[in-house]
Amino acid sequence: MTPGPRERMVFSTAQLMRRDGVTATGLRHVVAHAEAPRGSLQHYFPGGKEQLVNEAVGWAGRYAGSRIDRFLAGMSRPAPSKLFAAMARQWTDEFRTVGFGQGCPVAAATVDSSSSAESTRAAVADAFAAWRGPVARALADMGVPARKAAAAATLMISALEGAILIARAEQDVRALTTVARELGPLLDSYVTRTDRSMSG
Amino acid sequence: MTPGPRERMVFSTAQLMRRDGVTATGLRHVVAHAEAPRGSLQHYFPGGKEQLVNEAVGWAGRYAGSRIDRFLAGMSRPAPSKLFAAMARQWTDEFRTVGFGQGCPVAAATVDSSSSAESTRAAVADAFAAWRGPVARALADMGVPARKAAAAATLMISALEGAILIARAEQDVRALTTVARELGPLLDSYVTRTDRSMSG
DNA sequence: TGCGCCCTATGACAGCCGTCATGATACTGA
DNA sequence: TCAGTATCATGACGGCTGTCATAGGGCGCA
Repeated sequence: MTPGPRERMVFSTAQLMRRDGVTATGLRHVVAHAEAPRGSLQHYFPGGKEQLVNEAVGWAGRYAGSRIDRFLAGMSRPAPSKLFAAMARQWTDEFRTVGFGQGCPVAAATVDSSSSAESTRAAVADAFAAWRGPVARALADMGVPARKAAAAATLMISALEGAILIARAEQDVRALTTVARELGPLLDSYVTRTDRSMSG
Repeated sequence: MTPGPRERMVFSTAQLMRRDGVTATGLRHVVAHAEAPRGSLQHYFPGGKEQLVNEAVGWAGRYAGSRIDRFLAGMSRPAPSKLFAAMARQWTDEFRTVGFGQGCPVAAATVDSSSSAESTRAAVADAFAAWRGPVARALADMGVPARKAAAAATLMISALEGAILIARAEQDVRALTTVARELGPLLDSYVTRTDRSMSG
């Protein structure tokens, strides 16, 4: 089942936001990138650009959250440091293969339109929550106390987002590898019990 | 000595970038915000908007760096955790007093125009360097080995930038206080010698 | 007085923006 | 076959953008 025009437009919006920011992403660019009919814009997104951006942000948040479970599935012996390393590696891989042109769409929406559109600001907050949730849950499953897991998840996402910014500016993945290396031991030190519970 | 129109425009550009992003910051807004003559734009900034943005980013980087020394001056017994806490507190204070409308101008420039204007990307990289330098130097003065100090500075700035994003989205300073609390012990653990050298 | 330079003023330009009005087409179900 | 709804097409609108051409003040200096 190939995705319909509606989904393609949401996806393209996220892609273009990553590269150019929200304001610089024109609706005409979106329909061109999505190879979608222009008339469909006002049909599928009567809320205009704001709705489109909000949906793109929501999609990005759910995608980021789903990646966490994917990362865990690929680990035989999960550990906080390994999870964070996987999150960082996803970005180093992308930067190395397709270049530094694209960043995080959620960050773009935060910086570029959080003060103008209140609904977008809320969408971004939801996206961060949809991302932090799975991370915190994964840490808890690894034996990190619940309270600490939430804080650690915030720390992980903060450090990752910041490192993405720096990496793009420097056109060098060094910031990402650095934060992954430095944060690893701290994250592992949060684990208090050694039995791996088979949750889920 | 009150700053001239040129400096006011650079400063206003940084301010507006923080709130609206680069693309959404129009030159007409800048001159209005700076209460500067419109004709001065092409006189002082023949390189157009790109030059203006680059100078604003450069100013922001130097400002961030200078704040580090200011923070240190206010500490009787400097420690990495205290420095980071001060950096985070600057943002929590601003968010609490003037609201969450304004973020980091360097982050704005990274997200909003790093893929379009190569010179701006370079300006952002320089700004991060002008920020990381004083941080790393401060850590070294506190007894952190040089190699480790550079990595720790990158980690600190990454975590701070990311937490700023999350705080703006959530309209809550929690992310900032969380990363400051969690990162503190790790940063202090980097100190290997206890004698405080009186460098500089 | 007059030349020359720094600064400012003003208006125009082409281009892109998001939005909307209007109408054509296609498919669905009775 | 006909009605109705979903989807798409197209062109226009006002507004804002960055840039530029042109010219006017103001001041120092010879």
